Amino acid sequence: MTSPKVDVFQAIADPTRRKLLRLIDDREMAVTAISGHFPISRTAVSKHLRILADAGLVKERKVGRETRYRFEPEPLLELKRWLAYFDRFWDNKLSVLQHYVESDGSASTPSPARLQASTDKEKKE
Amino acid sequence: MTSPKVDVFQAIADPTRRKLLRLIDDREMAVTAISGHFPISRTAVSKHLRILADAGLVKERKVGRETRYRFEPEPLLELKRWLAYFDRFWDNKLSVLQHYVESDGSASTPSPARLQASTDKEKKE
DNA sequence: ATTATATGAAACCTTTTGGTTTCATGTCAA
DNA sequence: TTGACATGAAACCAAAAGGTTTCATATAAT
Repeated sequence: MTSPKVDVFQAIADPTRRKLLRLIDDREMAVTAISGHFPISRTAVSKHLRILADAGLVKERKVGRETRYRFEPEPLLELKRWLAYFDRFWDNKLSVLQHYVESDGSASTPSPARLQASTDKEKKE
Repeated sequence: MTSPKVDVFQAIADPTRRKLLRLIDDREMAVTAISGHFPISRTAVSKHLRILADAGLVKERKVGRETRYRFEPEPLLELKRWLAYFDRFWDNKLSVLQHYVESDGSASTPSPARLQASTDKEKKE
C-alpha cells in the first residue's frame, strides 16, 4: 500500500530497473516477454520486477500461466517531491538546462536565488 | 566534469547521502561539522561525501586543515529529466498529488493523458 | 618545538545486491 | 494423459556497499 517495502530511490537506482519501467510503461507484459529485452536471465528479471513491485512501481496480475506486469507511476511522486525541494537552485545560471529539461514549455516560477555563504558555519536542525 | 564517476541515481539511493545534501544545501561545511549530524563515524561520512563528489553533487574545497563541502545542484537535472518523461502519467487521477508536489504554483502544461489498463483499480489516496 | 585538530587512506568486516543454475508447480495444448 | 510452457522459490556465488578502527600526514595553536 502506502508503506512500500522498498524505497523508490533504491528501486530506481539500478539501471536495469529503470529500463524495465520504460519498457512496460505503456502496456502490460508477461515476464518472459519482458526478459527477452535484457541480456540477463529470466529469473534475474523476475527478481527486479519483484523489487519494483515492492516499491509500488509496478503491479502484477496473473493471467493463466503467466504473470503480467504493468507500470504504476504513483511512487514517483515521492521522487518528484524530493526534487521539488531543490527547485530554488535552478535559477539563472542553470535556467538554460532547466528549460531543456522542462520540455513541456511551462516556465519556472521565479524563486529567491540562493547565495553562497563563504564564512558561515552556522548549523541548524 | 560532465562524466561523473558515480551515477546520480546511485548517489541519492542512500538515505544518509540524501540527508547530507539537505544539510549542506545552503552553506559550505567542513567534514567534522557535518559528521556531527550523523550517528555514524566521521570516516563513514567522509566516504559518503566522496561518493557525492564523484556524482558531481557536491564540491570540495580545502581551507587550511579542513575540507569544506558545498552542494552542487546540476546533476539533479538528469533526475529531473528522467522524471519528466513520466509527466504524461500524472493526469486527472493524480492531479491532486501532483499539485501538492508542484508547490511552486506553476501549473503543468496539459499533456495527453495516459490511459491505464482496462482493469484499472481505485487508487488509494 | 610540542601538542592538538582535521582529514583521508588502508585494511578489514558484514550485509546487501545482482546474478546464476536447478527444481517444483501450475497451466495450456495435443 | 502427456508433454511443453511460464514462473517463482531455493541454494548458491562474487562483488559492491556501508560501516569500523587504526594510522599517517598536514595544519593550527600554545
